[in-house]
Amino acid sequence: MHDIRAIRDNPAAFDAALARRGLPPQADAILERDRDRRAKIAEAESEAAAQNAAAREAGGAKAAGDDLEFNRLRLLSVERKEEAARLTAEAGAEDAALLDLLLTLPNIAADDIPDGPDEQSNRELRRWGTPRDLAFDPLEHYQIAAAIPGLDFATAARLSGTRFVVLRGAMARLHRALGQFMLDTHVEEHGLAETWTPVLVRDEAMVGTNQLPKFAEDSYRTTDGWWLIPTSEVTLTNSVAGEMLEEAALPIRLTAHTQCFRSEAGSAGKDTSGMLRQHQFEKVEMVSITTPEHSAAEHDRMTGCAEAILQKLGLPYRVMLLSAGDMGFGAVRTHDLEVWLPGQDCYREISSVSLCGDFQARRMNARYRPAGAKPAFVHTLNGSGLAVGRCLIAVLENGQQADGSVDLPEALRPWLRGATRIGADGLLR
RNA sequence: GGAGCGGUGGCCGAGUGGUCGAAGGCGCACGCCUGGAAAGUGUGUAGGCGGGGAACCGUCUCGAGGGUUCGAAUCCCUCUCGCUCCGCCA
Repeated sequence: MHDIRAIRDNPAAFDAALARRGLPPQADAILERDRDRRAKIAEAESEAAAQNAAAREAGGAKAAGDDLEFNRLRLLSVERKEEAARLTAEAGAEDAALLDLLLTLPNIAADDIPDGPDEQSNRELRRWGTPRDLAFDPLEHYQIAAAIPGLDFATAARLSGTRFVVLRGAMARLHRALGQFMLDTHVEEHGLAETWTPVLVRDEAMVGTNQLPKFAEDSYRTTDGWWLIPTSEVTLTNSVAGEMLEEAALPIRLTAHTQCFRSEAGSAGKDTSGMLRQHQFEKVEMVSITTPEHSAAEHDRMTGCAEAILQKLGLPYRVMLLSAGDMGFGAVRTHDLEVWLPGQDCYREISSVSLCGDFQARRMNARYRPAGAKPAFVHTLNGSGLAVGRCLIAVLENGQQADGSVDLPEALRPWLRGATRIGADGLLR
């Protein structure tokens, strides 16, 4: 959420920032609303002041035993109170209307973000690894002999419908190994604090990390009113909601391995084959809570943590700096990690690491106390480290052999009881 | 699901109708003391919103919302969250 004062101070800059996001100017409308709101507040407050004064004087008259004066002032106070209550309600409505509007506006892209409306304008920052030079036509993951017995889309469809999968045998085991490997690596090598969280949350949490109010249709809601988290960014980041943190406690670095649930409302017909895009998937998430001074460096650090996973797995990837138009709603700057998928002959997103500045902290009211200064909003960052299902796909496609078997990354051996490959029969070896 | 008890500032904790945004303690900041530190000691120290260059002023906030009252942290109602016991249960 934006600081209304920043918009007041420089409305033109605000509109220019919105334009980079592909949005029409809104500063005029916002500031008009802000003016109405402030006028109404001033009115309500002066009426409240008058009422308070009358009440005080009435109390004084009563204490002095002047019943006549007490009665006069008492009635005056009652009168004032009704008017004050009416004005206060109006001011509250103005306040709420402005808040509703501000909650639907995206964050502002950092200056160094490339302009552009979509992914065409993303900038490649670097590549790591070289795609294998294959002597055969690579298959997509669900076509590989070693994977086929373990990817049961038919049963999943019977249970739940499209965009679900049942994993069996080696696929289930490999999937579990990948999640554990990622979590252990972040905890033991990157110093993130292992966390386990609910996957059902209240409205407030979804507002804090900007799923609500604008993107309600992307998530699922239970009949009890809980939301299923689309990512543990929601629970990890909101774990500091409403807090006043000590500066010495920062940065807070968290990681969690959770189920994620997404309606994929806007992706009908996209990625319908295989398990690239599912309603329910696993992700190991990273979240950092930092001070404004350290957040930019933290962003690079977090990107590095995600890259380390791909490097350990030997999966070629590239790092993209997203353009202003392609970034998520809450981001100031986003790095996407795209892993090479030989079966699709392209790089596909496997991680997204975003710096959100104080955008979410304002929504959550998450602050810290800089030494000897007034409280300030923290900066929040989140990143996938990584999407487990997509990583499974990448391991399968990059490790596939001409005979239908799959060679597995060396790094996974400790989580696979020493297995190094999956035979064309679908069994771990 | 039933019963009971709670929610006060960065933290702990007093406060049952008036000058209470709130005693005391801790923490923190600054000063004194010290060669330096600790200890000791003095002073200060909630946040949001609105106005103001600032000093400061106003207003709101003692879980949330409503009510009673001239006046509510304090009384009443509703909700919410937490804790304890019982029941059920992976």
